[in-house]
Amino acid sequence: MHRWSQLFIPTLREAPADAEVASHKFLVRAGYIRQLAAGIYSYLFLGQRSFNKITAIVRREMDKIGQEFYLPALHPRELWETSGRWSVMGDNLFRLKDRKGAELCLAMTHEENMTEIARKELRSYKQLPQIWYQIQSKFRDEPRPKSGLLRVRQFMMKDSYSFDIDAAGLDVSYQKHRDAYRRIFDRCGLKYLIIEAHSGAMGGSQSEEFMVYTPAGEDQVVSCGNCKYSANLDKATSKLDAVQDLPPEGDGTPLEVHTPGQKTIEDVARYLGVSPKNKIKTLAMMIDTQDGKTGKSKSRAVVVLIRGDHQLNEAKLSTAIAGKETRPMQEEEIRQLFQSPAGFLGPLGITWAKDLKSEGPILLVDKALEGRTNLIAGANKEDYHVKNITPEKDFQPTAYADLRAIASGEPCPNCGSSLRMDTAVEIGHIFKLGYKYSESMGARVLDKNGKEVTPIMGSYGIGIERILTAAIEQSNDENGFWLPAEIAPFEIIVTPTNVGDTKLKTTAEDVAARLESEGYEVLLDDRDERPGVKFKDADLVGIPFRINIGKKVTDGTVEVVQRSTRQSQDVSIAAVTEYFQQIMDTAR
RNA sequence: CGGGGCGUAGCGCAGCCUGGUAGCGCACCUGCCUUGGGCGCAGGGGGUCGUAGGUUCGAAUCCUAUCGCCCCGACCA
Repeated sequence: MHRWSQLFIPTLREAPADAEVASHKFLVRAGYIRQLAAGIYSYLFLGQRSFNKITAIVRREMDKIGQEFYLPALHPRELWETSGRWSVMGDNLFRLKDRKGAELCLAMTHEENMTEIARKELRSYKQLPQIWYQIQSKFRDEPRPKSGLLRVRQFMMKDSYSFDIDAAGLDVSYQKHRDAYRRIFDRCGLKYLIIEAHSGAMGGSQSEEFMVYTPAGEDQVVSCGNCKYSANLDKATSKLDAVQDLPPEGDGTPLEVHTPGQKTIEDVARYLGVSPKNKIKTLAMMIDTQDGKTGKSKSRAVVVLIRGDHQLNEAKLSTAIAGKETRPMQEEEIRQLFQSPAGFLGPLGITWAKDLKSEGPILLVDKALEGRTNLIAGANKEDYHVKNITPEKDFQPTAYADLRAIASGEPCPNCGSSLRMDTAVEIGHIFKLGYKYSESMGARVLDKNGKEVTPIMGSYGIGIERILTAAIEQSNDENGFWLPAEIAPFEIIVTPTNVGDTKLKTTAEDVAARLESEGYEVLLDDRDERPGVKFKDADLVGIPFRINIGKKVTDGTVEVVQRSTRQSQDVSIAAVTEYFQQIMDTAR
């Protein structure tokens, strides 16, 4: 029997001043967690109980489709060099040295570790498919930990990896995960949606994210109210209305115009009396890369053209250039490439790389500019712009790509209805990795014909803390929060209003004991506190049901209060267990 | 990393500008009282004022450096 008076549940009347989001405030106030350092938390009794229940659900569902491993958190540098991620991951990877000076890191995911096992052990197509998973701590040296458990440097992740002989097999493994994830999040009582996702820096093709709407989130989700279209902002597209091109001026060849002091798109458009839609916005970026052997850093220019009224989405840019990171060009670099100060940049007069593999500066052009004519851009000359610019005629792009960020209200790409944008938090991600790791790390199996083939992989993650955090964000009020019974630290709290009253005390003991013997997780608040204190605490700590043991025991009844609705129901003491047997089914 | 803010008792804060015995509320301990929404009365314990250096007869307060934490922008479960 769990008795509050014997337990460590340090509830707080006030939240720490630095807690911003609801889940952070309540996790601290309810005594679930305490902070150790930025983005590093200790999970106390209630928090750990809740996490245990979440991981139990995850494990139960994952065991239906895969096999659980336990892998090291500490990895040698060499392992991460086989995939190239030792350098790619930059400062996000925690690095350390052992006493001999050998370099190690704290794993942020386990693709390398799992693929290494596959490489060494898998020999034949007969051993495929395989789905291997694990639930354990990941470490990421986040540039900015924030929002309590939402973005931290050490966190629990369920990650799994599938190995298949071919794409059709991967489809099956992917679908198995999709189904398992739906069962997991359903059982955790979350309202979520599945959206098309940006595949990220890790490469891969199909990718979906499981998202929970909350203002505390960090992702922008685009969705259509009419059809089922929904996507991460980093992936979302829209059906744009056609734009009227300008008529050519003069002989239709590029024509310089004097635009003194007109630097921004709006300035120039107003000055020339045209819409920003007929302008080209020129963004100058740089890719910095480090040579793995010499350690020398090299930079390469990437110039992006988008429609004057559009915004660049950097994740899309990153996808277009194979996951590389970019930074804005510095004034000096701009002058060097364009021979012009910023504010008057354009694509003319520069020899652009023929394709991404060729030498030279890269010119990426947003698809919204494909087929347009007579546009206006900077002249690469202070105080001048150029009219009559037509892509492919007047300059040769390195490539076209979808680069722009869509805005809310634009037409849905499927049905044309207005798109909306909401903030959300990502709780799970599934995606088809493809051959990235199996290829680079040299995993090979023999197929039916005795021919060597590379297995195709999938990678799938769930953030354990984020399940709890999202659940709290979804269900809280000014007094605290409530969790679904499936993931709450306890299902029922029994609250005798006065433990000085022997009758109340023994009734509470009796009710709690009977519920517990029926398999319910019960917390008995046997503290010698005033009822108000106990009610406030009960409301705070996330337990979905409370049983008040008060004056009504003389009539043989107690009150059952549902935290979420605050509705209370008198139930006869003798029938309490039966009552819960009925309502728990619906609550679960 | 760029920008902003904060470090004083477990939590929330005042004191700093204008240097002179470190304070308030909550929490905690003891006693009494009270018992359906953080009750009341009385007494009590607890603080290297983030750290280091400097100025000064004297520093929480002024100066310098440094560390930590939070928030806003680029990354992800």
